[in-house]
Amino acid sequence: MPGPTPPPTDPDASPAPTTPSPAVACGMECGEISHAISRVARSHRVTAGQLLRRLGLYPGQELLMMRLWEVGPQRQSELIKLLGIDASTVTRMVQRLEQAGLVSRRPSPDDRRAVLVETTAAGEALRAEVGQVWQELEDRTLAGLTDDDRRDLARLLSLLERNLTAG
Amino acid sequence: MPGPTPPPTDPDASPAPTTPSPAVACGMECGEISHAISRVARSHRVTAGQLLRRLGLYPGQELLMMRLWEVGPQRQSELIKLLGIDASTVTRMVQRLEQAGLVSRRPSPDDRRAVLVETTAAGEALRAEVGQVWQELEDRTLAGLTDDDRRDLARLLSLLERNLTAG
DNA sequence: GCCAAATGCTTGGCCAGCCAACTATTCATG
DNA sequence: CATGAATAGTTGGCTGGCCAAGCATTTGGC
Repeated sequence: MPGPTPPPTDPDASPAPTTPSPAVACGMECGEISHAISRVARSHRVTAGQLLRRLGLYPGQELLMMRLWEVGPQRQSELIKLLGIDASTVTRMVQRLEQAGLVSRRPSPDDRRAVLVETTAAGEALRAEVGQVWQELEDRTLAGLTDDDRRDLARLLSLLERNLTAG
Repeated sequence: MPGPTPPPTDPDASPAPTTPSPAVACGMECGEISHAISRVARSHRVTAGQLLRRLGLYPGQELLMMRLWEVGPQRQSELIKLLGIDASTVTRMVQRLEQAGLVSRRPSPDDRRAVLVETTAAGEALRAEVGQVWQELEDRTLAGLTDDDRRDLARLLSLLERNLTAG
């Protein structure tokens, strides 16, 4: 019986769907929204990756470049705060972007511990294309949503972000 | 002048914030929601990772386990469809879960290409704890949201998912 | 019955991202 | 002024996740 039968454990599992599961008490379906977040996030990243591939970028790198375009040369510690990712991730991402010729690094004159990261001419040349890719990504993501939907979504996402970064 | 000054390129950048940027035309702020999705997704995954760590799981693995608990022994190709992730990812994830003693693999009697994956007793023992972790994650994520908010969010996320998996 | 096409899975290679441990520099405090 | 604490960055090690290439098996078409 290797078919898609439910697991034979829990022999007292009643087939009535209205009865709450005895193992875990869940409001509707357990972790429904967390599941949806996982799936949407992965699809979103994959879509970004497909669009960025033609520019020679990997998903995640465009976020760093966009920050540099937005705020100008920055020390890595500032990028870490702005992007909210781990220091070691930034170190290696900057190393790869430097190797690709898109950013350059130089020691900070004020603080001999710090490294300043700035875009090169080649990096600057990607700015418009990345903007188009990002716009295309946003368009695909939000296709069919009304302006009200978009406002709601932005509001709800910012609530989630606050919740999840509080701890 | 290594301060956080804006980049000196684009000398015609007017300081009026109401004027659309000449480089890229964006509705409100460029890719606002895509940025929010990225940030929320990362925080969500990090939070899941912190909660799962005490169970010896890495984020992503719990999704595979939950599917197995839900639908019973499955061939990998079915898990690939259910989880929507790459075949190679499932292969290696199952390898690691097997090494951790949480799942076992055996060849399918019907199809000599296929591999059946099922949970072990040790894997089954994690079921309740993973359910609690997932519930805690959902609670933290949705803290402060009304029931209406949650319904809206679920609806909007499912729209995004449809949009992003269409291509 | 045979051979090409489709399916199921694996491996190699790459990247983002995390944690832990470490070095070098700066800062604060007595 | 000296010493410990905080900060900046790096490296090692591990995972999830992707793509591309490859192998074994099954299936469809002739």
